[in-house]
Amino acid sequence: MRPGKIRFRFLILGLLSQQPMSGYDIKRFLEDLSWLIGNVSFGGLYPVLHALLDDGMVTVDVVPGDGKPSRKIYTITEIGRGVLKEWAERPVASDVSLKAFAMCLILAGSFSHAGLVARLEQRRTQVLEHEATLVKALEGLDQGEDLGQSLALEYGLAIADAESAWLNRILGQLSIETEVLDPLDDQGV
Amino acid sequence: MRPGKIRFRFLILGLLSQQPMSGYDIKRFLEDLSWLIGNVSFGGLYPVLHALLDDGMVTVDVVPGDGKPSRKIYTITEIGRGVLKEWAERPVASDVSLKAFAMCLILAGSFSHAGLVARLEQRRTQVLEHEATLVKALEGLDQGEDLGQSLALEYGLAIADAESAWLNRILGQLSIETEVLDPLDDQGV
DNA sequence: ATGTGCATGTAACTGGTTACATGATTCG
DNA sequence: CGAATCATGTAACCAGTTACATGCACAT
Repeated sequence: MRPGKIRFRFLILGLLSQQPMSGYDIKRFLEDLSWLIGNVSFGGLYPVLHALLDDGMVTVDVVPGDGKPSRKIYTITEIGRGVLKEWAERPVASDVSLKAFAMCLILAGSFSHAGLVARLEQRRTQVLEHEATLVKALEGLDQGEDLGQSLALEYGLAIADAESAWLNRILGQLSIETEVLDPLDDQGV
Repeated sequence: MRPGKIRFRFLILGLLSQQPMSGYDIKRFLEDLSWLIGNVSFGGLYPVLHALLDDGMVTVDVVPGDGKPSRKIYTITEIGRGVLKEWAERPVASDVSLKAFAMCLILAGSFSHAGLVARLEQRRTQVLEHEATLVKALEGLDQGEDLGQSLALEYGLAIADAESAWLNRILGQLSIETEVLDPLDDQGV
């Protein structure tokens, strides 16, 4: 497996693990989320698909388009699933950026329930730490001077607040589901 | 002015326009915000500073550290200010990503009041559009299936909500300040 | 004496962008 | 008839990362 294209490789593999798609489909799917994870260009996307194909992680079916150009539908292989699973379950080193976490979320389907919860909790811890940092930075700032810095810090804080609230909500939902599925957990801890 | 290093170049120039700093200072300053804009590595930072120096946008003063290693304090020049201002005032083509907007915020001090307000309003429009897209995408999604996609979309929506709320608050504050400073605006429009 | 923090730097690499090329179809 | 949408692809380029190198001071 030759190196390179690590970040998007797994994202694409994860999308293909949910359903077979063409390069164009993937682009459009990710466009909705470009706000969080940035735009993906065809120039980056197609080469990754070719590389995945070379490595046996996906297969292609050429579907002649009715009128439209024919599409290349990529389907994940068992090898691909194995690699994805291995990647998903390995612990992530302090995964600070929002973009990286959003990518992680998209791949939620590739995680075990416990793995997903663990990752969300890890994220919550990080966000809380980050909030503390921002608050401290804001306190050490004379109000009024350095508009940009204070705006950026407040912006970051607003977003961090929203994120931790969201994480709490989702983790709450997930734990309820766990109790329903596995009531023994109630007593264990 | 040779090309390259466009993105961080202006961010760094903007920081230096507020106060002279060393490369190390800049790194530490940006570390608080790495959550939004990603980590900056020394390997990227120092070359940019050297390039800015070559282009006459900054000057250096070597300050011998008392015990500590000596530091190189970079100060923006008039040329640098000119370039920064020109860059700041030119309209931004649909500046979708969160990271790019956060960078913009850090540079708020380089904008005119009207320019800043315009940019925040532009951003608000974009965020609202984005929210609509996300809501539509969520509606067209069978609940339960495709956990990753729905999590990512909900996450995006939570953050977008927080951002539009924040923008509203800040724009409100800025408009009050404008009225106080320039009451004529009350009647004009 | 070994490690951690401060401080600056370079070279190689790579992940992703930009620009370009192709071609069919549908819409105004 | 031109413009836009669907759909795939390549090559050149650049921005930023990683890994490495250096050196002093202070703490354990």
